[in-house]
Amino acid sequence: MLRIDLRLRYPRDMPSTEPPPTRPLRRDAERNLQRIHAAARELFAERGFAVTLDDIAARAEVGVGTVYRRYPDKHALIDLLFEERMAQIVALFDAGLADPDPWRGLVSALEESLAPMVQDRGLWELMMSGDHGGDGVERGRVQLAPRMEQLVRRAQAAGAVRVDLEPSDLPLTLLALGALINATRDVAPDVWRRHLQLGLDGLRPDRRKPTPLPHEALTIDELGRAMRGSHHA
Amino acid sequence: MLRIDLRLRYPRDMPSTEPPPTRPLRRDAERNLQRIHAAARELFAERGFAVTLDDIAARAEVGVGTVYRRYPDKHALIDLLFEERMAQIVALFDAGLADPDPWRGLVSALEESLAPMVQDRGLWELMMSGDHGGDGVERGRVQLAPRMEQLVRRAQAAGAVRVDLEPSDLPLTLLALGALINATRDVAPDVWRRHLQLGLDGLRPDRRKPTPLPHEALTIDELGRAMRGSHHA
DNA sequence: CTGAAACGGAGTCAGCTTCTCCGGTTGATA
DNA sequence: TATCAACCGGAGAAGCTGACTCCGTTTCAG
Repeated sequence: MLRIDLRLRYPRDMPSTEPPPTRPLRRDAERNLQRIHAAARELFAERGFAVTLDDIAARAEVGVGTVYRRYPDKHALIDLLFEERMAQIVALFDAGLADPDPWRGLVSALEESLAPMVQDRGLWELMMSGDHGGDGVERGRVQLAPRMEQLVRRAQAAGAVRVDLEPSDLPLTLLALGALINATRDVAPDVWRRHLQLGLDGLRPDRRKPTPLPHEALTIDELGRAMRGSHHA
Repeated sequence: MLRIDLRLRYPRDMPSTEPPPTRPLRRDAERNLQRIHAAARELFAERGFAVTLDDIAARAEVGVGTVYRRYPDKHALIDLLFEERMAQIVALFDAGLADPDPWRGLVSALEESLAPMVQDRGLWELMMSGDHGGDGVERGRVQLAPRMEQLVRRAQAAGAVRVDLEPSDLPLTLLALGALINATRDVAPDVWRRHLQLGLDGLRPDRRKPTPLPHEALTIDELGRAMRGSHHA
């Protein structure tokens, strides 16, 4: 399925080697494009990447043809919409790195990069299963790794994190917490914070007493509903 | 899709109110039934419950009709094959409860109930997403909950586990680790033990130093492969 | 007003799984 | 070793779902 990268954005002011800036879209075309973007954002957030381009067209109140005219496939659309999201997350890690307190920086980066996944199933799938998105998203993913590593190393140097923790352990921890988020998002959208704290308490070199846990635990009933949901992707 | 529970096992010696013990299957029928079971077990383990009854028939070297004659749908087959597996896991928790050392009992129950999921994708799906299997499996799931609770309470009473941990936290932790297992099974089938330990260190009330981590961390390359795999269900 | 640009959405295609049907084969029984 | 009920096999019918196209119609720009 040949993929062509045709993002129809406004010409950016950069030294383009490209053909002359295609003249702006007709007004109706521009309006529809925005509608498609909005619809796609909503649907990806609600239902993940399993949605159909047909679904998106319906939500945008636009014909399928119109969507296919702009985007040869879902990948292009995903890549366009999520490149920015990825950049935001990278920025979060930079902010963590900038925090004078290495531990606090680590914790806040984790917290704030996990939080948006509760609202956005698409973002979750993007982070968890690697085979979505295109170059733009991939670029973000690549930038993330060294930042995580640095965050860990700096915290270790400060004595805030156990020394036997390796950088690759962090992404795996995030993956595990991501699964937890996915299972509980509809039942108790904040329990993941409790489990993040539990996990963090395992990362410290030593500890006198348990760090207080945020958020109540799931009730038995909530737990049942969380486990019964069908957690795909 | 009406589900009929027709397990064609040998008549059990129990005070049956049922019609007279259906006479044994013809020899070829019996042979095929065994083949189907074996094939199903293999395929569920390798590829999860997404496999088709047609796939199973092919692996069993039997016609599709033969499979459908025995099992109206996949559920019946899954339930039959996994009822026993569930019982084993319940037994594992009982064993943990029988351990004089509450902490060791807890740890070993977790370890040993997680371990088989590395080999058996089906078992993993069964534990993680609730909507597979039938009554037999469900019965197992129901028995599990109180045992987990007791395991936690007992360890807390002994001062081995932080007191703010609630029983519902345990299944969620298992769920998270399950996701980790699923992502890493093909790349490094044992890293999950490392992360279990990390998690366990978070459950203790206090701790002088980190418990040594079993197994090496993932290399960057392994991590990449783990995250790139498509982790379904 | 006119034609190029863009739209819409019914309809075609392709892939997949489920499940049936019945001519042919096999095993139990005498 | 003959008989027939039980059982097998697997082509293919039927149903679904999602991807994508095509062309008559509408809309905008100048």
